[in-house]
Amino acid sequence: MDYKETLNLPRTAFPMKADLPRREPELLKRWAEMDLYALIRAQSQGRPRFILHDGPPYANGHIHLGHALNKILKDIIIKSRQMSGFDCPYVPGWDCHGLPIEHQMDKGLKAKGLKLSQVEVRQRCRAYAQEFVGIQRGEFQRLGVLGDWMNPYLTMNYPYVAAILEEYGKFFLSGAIYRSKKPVHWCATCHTALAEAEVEYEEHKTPSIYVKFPLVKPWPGMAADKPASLVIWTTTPWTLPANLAVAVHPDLEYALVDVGDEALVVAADLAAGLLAHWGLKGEIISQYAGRALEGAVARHPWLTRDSQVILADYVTLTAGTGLVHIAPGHGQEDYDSGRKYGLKPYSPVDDNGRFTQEVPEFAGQKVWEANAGIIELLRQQGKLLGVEELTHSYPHCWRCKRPIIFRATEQWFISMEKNGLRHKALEAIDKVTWIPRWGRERIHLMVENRPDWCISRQRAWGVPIVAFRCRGCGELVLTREILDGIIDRARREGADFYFAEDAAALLPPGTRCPRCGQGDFDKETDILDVWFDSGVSFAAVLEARDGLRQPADLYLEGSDQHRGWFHSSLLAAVGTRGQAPYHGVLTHGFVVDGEGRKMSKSVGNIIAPQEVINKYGAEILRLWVSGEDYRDDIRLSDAILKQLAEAYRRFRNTARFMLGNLADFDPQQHWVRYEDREELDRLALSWLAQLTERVKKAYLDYEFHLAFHRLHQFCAVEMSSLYLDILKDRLYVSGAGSVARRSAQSTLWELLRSLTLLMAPILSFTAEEVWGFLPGEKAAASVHLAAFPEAPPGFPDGELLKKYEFLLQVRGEINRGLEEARKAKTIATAQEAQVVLGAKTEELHAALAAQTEALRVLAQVAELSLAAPAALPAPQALEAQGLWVQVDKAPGAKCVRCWFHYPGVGDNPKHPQLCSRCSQVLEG
RNA sequence: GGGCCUAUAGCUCAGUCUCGGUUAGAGCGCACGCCUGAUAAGCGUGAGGUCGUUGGUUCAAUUCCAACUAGGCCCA
Repeated sequence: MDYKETLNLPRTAFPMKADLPRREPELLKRWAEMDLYALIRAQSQGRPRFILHDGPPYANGHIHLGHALNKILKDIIIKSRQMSGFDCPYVPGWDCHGLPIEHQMDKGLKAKGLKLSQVEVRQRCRAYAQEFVGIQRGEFQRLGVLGDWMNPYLTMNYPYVAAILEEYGKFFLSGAIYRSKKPVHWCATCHTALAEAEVEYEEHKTPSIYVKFPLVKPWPGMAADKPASLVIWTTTPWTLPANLAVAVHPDLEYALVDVGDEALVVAADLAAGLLAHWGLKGEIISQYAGRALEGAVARHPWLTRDSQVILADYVTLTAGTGLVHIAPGHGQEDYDSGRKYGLKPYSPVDDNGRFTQEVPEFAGQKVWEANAGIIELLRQQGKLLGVEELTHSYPHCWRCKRPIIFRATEQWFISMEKNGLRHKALEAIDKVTWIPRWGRERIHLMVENRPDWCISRQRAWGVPIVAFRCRGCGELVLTREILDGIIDRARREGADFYFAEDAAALLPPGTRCPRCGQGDFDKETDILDVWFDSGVSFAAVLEARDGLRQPADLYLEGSDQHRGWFHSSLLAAVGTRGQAPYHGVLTHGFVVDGEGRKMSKSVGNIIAPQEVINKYGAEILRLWVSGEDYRDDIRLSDAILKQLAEAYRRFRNTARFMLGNLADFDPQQHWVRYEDREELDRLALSWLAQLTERVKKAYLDYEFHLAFHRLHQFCAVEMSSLYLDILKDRLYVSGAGSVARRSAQSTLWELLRSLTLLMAPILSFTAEEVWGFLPGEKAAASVHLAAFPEAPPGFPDGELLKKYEFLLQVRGEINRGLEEARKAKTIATAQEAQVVLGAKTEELHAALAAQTEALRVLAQVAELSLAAPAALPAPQALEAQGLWVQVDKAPGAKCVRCWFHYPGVGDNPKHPQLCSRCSQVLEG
């Protein structure tokens, strides 16, 4: 007879092979058909809300791993909070306006030789953004991220645009917005301002000159008996007409050098080299710290204008003289210094890159062409110390490839001081919970030091800065009434009309300038910085949608957003609402390769999410996100993916084994009460109780890697290697309906149910798959509609845990003994082993004496006994911690059914190959 | 160049922060073995760490402080 047929071996249709790339789309389809997200919303009505507000990715290109990391983290948070009893709506969004999209359009139009109106360009940009919203939406959904994907927020949606204008209007009407000149990258050929992304750095040949600035007011304590000059070095002679200052470093030493009929001021460490370079001989008369020079005044080399000496940290000795020519209208650093010292961003250059009438000597000349004339003028004036050619890296226009210039143009700003924005923002920062904690420090320093917010861009694809300028007196005009008319139209038709119509059509009839009374206006044509668009999402989305609210509980983005979205959202909300739009901000690091280096095209170490999904499945990506500590940078490599796939198999096979042993189990019918369970089952329930509490806490603390590791260890150690391995005998050999087996099954069922729920936020696909196989009536049609489990009532049993901590230690010693015996070929399996334990101390002996049967079960050996203290030791016995372990082949024969070696095998003539336990089972 | 951050076994993470103190833990992987009734599975045993480097504080530092190195983000 084949006794194998009489065993209760595991049976399940749950496949061992996950085949995730194929199976995941099926589950996604099922979720879509049942409208899982809507079911969750409906079911959560009235629960306390938890609002995670989605930061909008840019609607351009396919998603990369950084996107995947961000969205999966959000999904894990949403699902775990949802399962913890909250109502967690999730409305994804996209950032749609801005340069990169317009850039793409420009490229395409240029290739086709098309020249379109601004409105036509905008319409194409809109279509382009819409296309990528669709693409990215599909890619995000593929990751298993649940959300209101059919109704996301787009910054280009009309109501959103209206909300942007509304918030802009609040700033404007509060007087926080002003206009001022600021240097921007300017292409004189294309007649346009360029963004940083439109600038390419190329080698460029320029003159490099040393210029004297005669000192007209020396610094206190300066001693010279002859005329003295500051010497500067520049590679852009054409910026000299706009010179307003000379900068020195406060901590550098400067030398006054006597060169015969005059004295020169240069950095002390450079003096000797420079004199040699100019072919001059001289002696250092005296030295001064740079900070002593502040407040001295020099004369412009040819204009009757002063140039004051200022301090700047960015001055270096790597090139030049240690003194830097400052033209606040022609450079970012110059501008910043100018602001500190109250200098105007003076920029006497027009749109064509020609000098204006303000520079009579060179008026009408292009700045690059004027270089030669300026150098000649300096020579005539005796202010030129040296001239040569220099090739260096210089910004060029991406479109026409010509060198660009820095030129101050009119821009719009939100003041950080007016209305106390900076102060209020800093206060608001301290009311926010920053995770990790250093986020507070980082954003605080940024807000503390940032300049006023430049909100204007000279572009087509964006939301207009609505304002009108009186043609009569130049007064800027914008009233609540004008604004309301425009916002009202924008809400219904978007912002295109603003660009298509002239001022008269945009203004209420009869609008007059409040200052001069005239009725003719020009409209402002700049658009808003896209950071303003996304920065007001708290108003456009959180305040505008049912079920959401502001402040949100959490914003979650990469750590670069301390300068980006966290920052702009903070300023926008503080400026209009007086508070931060979030209670908490969580940041994650960046995705890097296996060596910790950033992924880049040039290095060729980029891994695309799609590759991982196609090869392993999105589930492995989710596992990756959960397993790594995201607060630091997180690594991904083939080796890491393989490891994750391995971990996944452990989860899957553990679940599969449990399912296999629950094939004939119905919890309603076969449930065994806790108090009737076997001790080992109660131990497993104690472990489960601990796991449940720890994993739930890890989720609430956003420590998903702890949840991952605890779940994994639970499956690998507590389950596979201990509980499940030991349980096999009871499950297979006992009578199918015996209490012993039902006790095990009841426990398995609860273990599996809890494990499935606890892993659902991470392994969303697999948990759902297991959920479908779990026997018994289920209240929830999807695992994602269920709540996290509670620990089984009455567990953990502390005493039981303590007792087994000891017994498992002993088991470890027994295992070592069994391994020795296997090596010695005494035995092959534990089931044919007979173990004799001996204790060195009486205390240990007593502890073991009461537990020989429990230990026999734990070790799954045929026989286990305790030797009398006097009978010790056998020579080959092991000794560890006062414990002797002696392993021999058990007496008797192998029972062909249960595989244990028992003396009683063959006692029952009806079953000559079976042990007494097995024959009893068969005879019922 | 400046600001913020990170650095524990081959890999992913505990421990250190809020008490500095006997042999720094886990899982995976690896090596060796067992099983063939979880089988493209399962079990057992074992080998892996100068806790990035160098100084300092201290009776004592992986743990506190500083500098450096490497890497990341944001600026310039």
